[in-house]
Amino acid sequence: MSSKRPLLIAGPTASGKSALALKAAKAAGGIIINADASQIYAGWRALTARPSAAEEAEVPHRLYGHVDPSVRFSVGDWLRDVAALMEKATERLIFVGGTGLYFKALTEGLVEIPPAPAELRADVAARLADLGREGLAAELSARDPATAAQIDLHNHMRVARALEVLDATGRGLADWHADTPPPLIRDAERWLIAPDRGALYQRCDARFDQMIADGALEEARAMLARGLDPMLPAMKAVGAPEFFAHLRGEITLEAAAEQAKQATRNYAKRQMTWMRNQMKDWTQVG
RNA sequence: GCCCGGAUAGCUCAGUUGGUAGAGCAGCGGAUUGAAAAUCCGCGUGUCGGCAGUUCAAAUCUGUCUCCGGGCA
Repeated sequence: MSSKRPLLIAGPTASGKSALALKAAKAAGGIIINADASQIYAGWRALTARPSAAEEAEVPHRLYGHVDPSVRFSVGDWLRDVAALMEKATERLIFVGGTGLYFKALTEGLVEIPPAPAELRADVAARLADLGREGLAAELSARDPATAAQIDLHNHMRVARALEVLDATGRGLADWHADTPPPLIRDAERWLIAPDRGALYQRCDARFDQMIADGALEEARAMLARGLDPMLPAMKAVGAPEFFAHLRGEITLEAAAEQAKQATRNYAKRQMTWMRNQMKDWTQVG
């Protein structure tokens, strides 16, 4: 187990996190651990702006591209992978990424909740399609008022999740959350990159063109050829749906690029909102 | 030159029989406990192209001018 104080680096997409992490690792040693939900998946490198193979070879990189895109990976899966890594690692740990929820689970803890079987999840999904969002929310309110009071009932993903947990374990989500254990990491150096909005948007646009030059479209072609469920998280990476639409002949590459850039900017804004409000005590760098 | 369409929020457009305007997207703010690069919530005063007229009242009717499409010459 590593005895050195970990370093956490967060920042919106295209802010230069990966380069900063690499620099920090080379300067003071350590292994870099991915905290970015899409870079987890194999098959996405250019599209998710994951470090190049050469960069990943310079310093140990972990939890990058280690999950097959057919897998519905989750924060819990990520945290378990992190826990396993921490047991063995003796080097300093450097976490980099833009997924706020991952950092939250890492530093605030997450309860172990037994996974809901696929059939059960499919059943909840069917009920959602059947009853609609309001209908499903009404079901949750009736069966688990404590959880219903805590979550946004307009958000069907949260409602569905709450119902899945209830069906799978017979226990409400709010009840489970009350048993959240201490976090994996309590003390750490925390760096937050908070770039100027306008400049970041410009970088997002420029970087997308670079992604295409780096082969993102080819990655999308290979991914599409696998015929996976489009609702899978790996298939929802920013830019992927747009490229898929182009590959299916629905829109031009120019239109796909334009839409993907827009989606990237929207995503960057959401990340900045999270970071500004949830990472107030982090040290601003860059 | 003539005829027909357009001209309304940053963009695309709605605006019933005249009662000073509203959607989507963008933008901005916010939420965020196993799909989180996901999902969801909130925020809409803009010379209704200009000018003149009819009317108690015009984005809405009339005239005229400007610009943009298309057609005829």
